[in-house]
Amino acid sequence: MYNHKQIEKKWQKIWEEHPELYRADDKSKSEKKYILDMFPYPSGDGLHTGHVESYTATDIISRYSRMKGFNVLHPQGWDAFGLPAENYAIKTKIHPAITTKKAIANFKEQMKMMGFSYDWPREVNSSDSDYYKWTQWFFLLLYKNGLAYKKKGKVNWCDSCKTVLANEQAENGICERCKNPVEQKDLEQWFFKITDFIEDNEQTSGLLSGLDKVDWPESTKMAQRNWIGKSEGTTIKFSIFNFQFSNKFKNSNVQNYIEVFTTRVDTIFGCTYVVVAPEYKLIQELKDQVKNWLEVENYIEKAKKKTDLQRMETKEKTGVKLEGIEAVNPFNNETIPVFVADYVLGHYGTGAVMAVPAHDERDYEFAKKYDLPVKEAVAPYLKDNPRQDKNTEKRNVVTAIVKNPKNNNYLCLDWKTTEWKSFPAGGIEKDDLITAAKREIEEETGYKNIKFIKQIGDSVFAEFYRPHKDSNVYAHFKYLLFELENEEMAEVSQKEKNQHEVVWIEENKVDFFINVWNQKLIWKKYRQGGFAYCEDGILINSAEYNGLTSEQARQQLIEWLEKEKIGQKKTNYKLRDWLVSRQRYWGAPIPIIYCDVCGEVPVSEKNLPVELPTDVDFMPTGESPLVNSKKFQNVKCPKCGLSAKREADTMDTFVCSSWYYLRYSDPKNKKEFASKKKLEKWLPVDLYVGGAEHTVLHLLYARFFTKVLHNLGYIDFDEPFIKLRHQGIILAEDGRKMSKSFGNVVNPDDVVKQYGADALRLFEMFMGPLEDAKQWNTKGIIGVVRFLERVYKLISRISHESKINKLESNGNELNILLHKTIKKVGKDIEALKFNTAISALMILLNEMEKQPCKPQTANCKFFLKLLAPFAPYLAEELWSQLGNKESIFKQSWPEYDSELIREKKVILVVQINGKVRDKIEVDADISEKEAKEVILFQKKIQEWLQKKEIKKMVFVPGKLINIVIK
RNA sequence: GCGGAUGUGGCGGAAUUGGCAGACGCGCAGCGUUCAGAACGCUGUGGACAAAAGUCCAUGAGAGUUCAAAUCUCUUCAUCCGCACCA
Repeated sequence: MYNHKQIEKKWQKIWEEHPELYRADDKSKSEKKYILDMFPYPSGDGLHTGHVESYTATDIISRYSRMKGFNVLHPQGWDAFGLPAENYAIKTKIHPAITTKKAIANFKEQMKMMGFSYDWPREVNSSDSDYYKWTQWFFLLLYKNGLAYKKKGKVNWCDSCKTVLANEQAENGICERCKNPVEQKDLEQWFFKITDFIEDNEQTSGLLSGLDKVDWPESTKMAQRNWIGKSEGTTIKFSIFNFQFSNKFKNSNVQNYIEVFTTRVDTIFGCTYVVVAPEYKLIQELKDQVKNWLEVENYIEKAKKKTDLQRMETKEKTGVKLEGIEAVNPFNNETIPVFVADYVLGHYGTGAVMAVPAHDERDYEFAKKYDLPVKEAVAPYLKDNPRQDKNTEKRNVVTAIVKNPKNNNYLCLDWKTTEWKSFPAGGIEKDDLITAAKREIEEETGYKNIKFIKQIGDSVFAEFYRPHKDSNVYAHFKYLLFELENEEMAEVSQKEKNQHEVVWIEENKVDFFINVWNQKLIWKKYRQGGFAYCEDGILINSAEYNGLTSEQARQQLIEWLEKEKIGQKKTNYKLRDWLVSRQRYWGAPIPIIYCDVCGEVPVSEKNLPVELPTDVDFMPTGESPLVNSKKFQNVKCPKCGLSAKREADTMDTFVCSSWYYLRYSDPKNKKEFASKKKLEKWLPVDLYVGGAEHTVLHLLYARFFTKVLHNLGYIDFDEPFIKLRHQGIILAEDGRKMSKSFGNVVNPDDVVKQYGADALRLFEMFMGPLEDAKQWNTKGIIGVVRFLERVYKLISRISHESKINKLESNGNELNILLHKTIKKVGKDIEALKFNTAISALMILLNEMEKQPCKPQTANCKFFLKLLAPFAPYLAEELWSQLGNKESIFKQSWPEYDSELIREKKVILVVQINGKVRDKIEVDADISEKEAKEVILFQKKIQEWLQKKEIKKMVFVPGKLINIVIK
């Protein structure tokens, strides 16, 4: 009987004694493959099912690649510094070094239990001084190259964690760790200049364009691009009316303009006011001119007090007009009012915007509230609409036929005049109306095949485009119902309304209703009176720029601005520099010393590491805990020798995890973070697998580090992870997230105890594609358990029964299937499609069991090799039962015989009008002519073809033939 | 709101250069084995009609392109994820 406990225990021990099985060979000449898991944070809870999923995936690929002859680097380590460990320590009053050590031991134990083939001698631990020495070294490297700097400014402060946070860790104004709202504090902090690497430089591809050359999930690339938030636009100076550009002020220190940033200069003629953020410095300068200064000051004070969260909570736009101040639109010299409002962000762009209520929803809302004019400047232009499809020209007419339920009259929309005609009940049929309308339209326009695209109950609708009355702009109407005269609208059930987004329009407003792909939004705004279309179009009401497309207009407008020196092209980014200081204990100390005389002095490289003291009270106070250690803090200045103080903040843990993948190539190196030779040998990472929660933070930071090192000549690649995949989340059986509070956590230990590690590995891989979210199903595991048991039964039978294999002869068909499976499993592993690889193995096993005679040992050996990456324990055990002395993982992956698996005979599918009517076996390479002859003699086909005229026959070699009949 | 992804039997999921929809597994049903159960083995298993052969319907919904659509295009709905007053 298959005893997983015994087998797994046995091989765990043997593998432990032979670490060379999984060793990455620094000297080997074979092609390298670096397969990496995101190193885990060792929590006290141990491995969870998600870890098992991604680690099994990389383990399968590692084992497979080794058998394929690659020199595989598959290491593991510990992201040991960080807030969770420290918070746990605070709670339990046990030092984080102790709890972390314990957790690591537990993790390692569990990983060995799962049979993961890590190269343990390369293990790294980010909280070891051997490791963080180099984290500090990187800090100094950045510092020396002007990429680490200290700056006072508004930073995110979490009062619960008592530390500052990076923007990335304080999304939506909430602390990523403890979910408390984040405050803004003015503090002096260390930053890394990540913004220097957004765009390409001479040596290195930027964070943006680098994404184009890596094989990553599209969603992850998008998230990064989004986070970087590049937008190209222009700045424009709006002179202040009271300070109109004049020689008098040219040399004055007072700024006499408001500079705004916009991506839509083309809408400038629709600009009816200007808004500045409360933080906008110029306001203070204008103090004397603003008549309602008290009110303005009051508003600014209030806005400053709000946290980001509060700002977002109140969706209603508020603001105050700066009385006595007016700005001038440089294009038409109109004077427009200036507001201060907190819907404009101080830290983005120039902190001021030109407001175009007709084309910007936020401006529109504000304009409505404060009763400001709405002026359109852009009308939609059909030709420029990227979503226009190739049939648009044929469909530029609409009509609607609607039944009035009260009197059963039909209303027919005259497509030319958009007037409604009423047809009395019974006098005419709906179908006749449709036909008549179609004919009329066809005759008038010359367009054939007018199609009515929608029918709801008795109402019929079509699409059309017709010229706007003031311009050549085409409007697109869709699913329209017109309300007219006293005829009541045809009744459309609520459900249908929801389904089809029926838009109700009054006839006399039709001409205002220009365009629209998203008519719901636009129409609502029209009802309120003025908001229009926001995408690119053609300019209207824009003086000499009328008629230009947005694209052309932007170009010309910017040219003019640059010529007049009142504006220029500009690119803005949302990404800001990376704030790395943390007022916490459990992290790598920042290697800087402050001297009263020399100021900021970096610790010299030879004095690294700056050891984290162990005798510190780590309870958070808001001040860095390291301040408490006099021994740590009081030092001599490296420059002048006078007494000085160490920086007491530690580094963000993401700094530690930004370079760990480099260290694995040379983990014991005392002189460098890794030798150039070894970096060249092993990096970049060929496959990186880990959770999707790291799409922005870790992956962006790691890329930044790589780019810095590349730029400074340390490494020869500028993207660290060539191929990246995320494992999908495994949900609990109840469909919710696994969580201690729900009590629905599946513990891998329990599953292994009951079914074995092989079963758990196999099951998690069989559940579905690696990247999909999956729901745990306890019943499902029985399927793979049965599979393993049947494998054991089948193969152990050979070794236990007689050794006479002479008479055994498995059919050629089985042999073909075996070779097909070799091909399929290999291909699937490479494509990370483990679920279908396993199913191929199941199919092969089913066939082997069906054979009348005992399976051939040779076939079993093939089978075991294919199974080995998935279920290493069972495969190794049966392999040795077959009398093999050397580990199965030292064997090479079987080759398939491509001649053998070439199909000689195929089932040709015979379709008639696209429906399968017959299948016949023919030679794989049958010619079209032969095939046609053969199938026409088939009885079934003849029956189908009786007296019918064959219009056409389509032949797909080796697959199918489709007969088209009348 | 913007961006991304997904939608196929009772369930997990196969099939993506357009070419037999539902591989493999779970579950369920019947039979065998058994004193009985468990386990195991065999058979069946998308829906409708039919004794059967078979026919028709079916990949969230609606249209389109095509000899042929789960797959391509458009529209629409739902769910999940990311970003979100970024001008």
